[in-house]
Amino acid sequence: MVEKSKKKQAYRHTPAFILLFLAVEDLYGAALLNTLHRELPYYHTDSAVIYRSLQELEEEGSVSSYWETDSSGPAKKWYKITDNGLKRLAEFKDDIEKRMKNLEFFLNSYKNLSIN
Amino acid sequence: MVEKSKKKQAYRHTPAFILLFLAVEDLYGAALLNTLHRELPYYHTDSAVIYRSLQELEEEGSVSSYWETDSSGPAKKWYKITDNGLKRLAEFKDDIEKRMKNLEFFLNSYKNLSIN
DNA sequence: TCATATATATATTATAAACATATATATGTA
DNA sequence: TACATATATATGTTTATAATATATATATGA
Repeated sequence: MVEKSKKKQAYRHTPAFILLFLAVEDLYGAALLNTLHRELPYYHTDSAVIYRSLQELEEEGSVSSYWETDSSGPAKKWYKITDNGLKRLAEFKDDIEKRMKNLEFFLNSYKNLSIN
Repeated sequence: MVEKSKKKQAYRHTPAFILLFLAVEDLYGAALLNTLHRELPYYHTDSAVIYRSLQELEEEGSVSSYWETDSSGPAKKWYKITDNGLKRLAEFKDDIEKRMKNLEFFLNSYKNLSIN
């Protein structure tokens, strides 16, 4: 059988959530991690994923960064979303809507199983 | 900062969808693939993932299998969900509900962004 | 001075899926 | 009979994403 051509889907959308929060306000890595933990208690991520994702987003031009060195403690690297980042965010939104449909299908089907 | 202990989450839930369809009726690999394509047009998967997932599910005891050799064409390996598979399916359901909450949060937040 | 909190970063491993290909059985047809 | 085609199962390799572990550095307060 000839299988249809497929377009890859993102899995866990870490960069999608990063861009979402950066669309509201500039944040630095550690603050972003706190925000993720506060707003998404079920989304288990850690600092390594955040910092690496931020680097990748900067390489592709979806975010820009600037250092804050005059505050107390170690320097903070603040990130700002770019126009390209807003486009990426919209693409993630489309992907997430599709994913939602699949998961809704699962939950509806599960609910209707005769085993319950 | 001390990061909370985390419990891993599944990503794309291929085995969850396999178990869901097997909870309705016995299926063989190729039929399962057709069902996935028909019911979940946005879920791009391929035969390799299906056959490999079925093997893993059988190894862990979530499904059992039997051959049908008397029909036309190549032999079909039918799969049947086990009691253990039903338990796994319930666990996937809990995981998927959590995932849905995260994606709902994303879509709600995106809708409320001032950029729109 | 030394523990602690904060912040960024990277190396390594594990997990999940995608991509490519191989093997085999029937059926229709040239 | 030979050969193309559809169907079905299977596996080797690569890519994508996240998890785990650890390293480095800056302040602050006891």
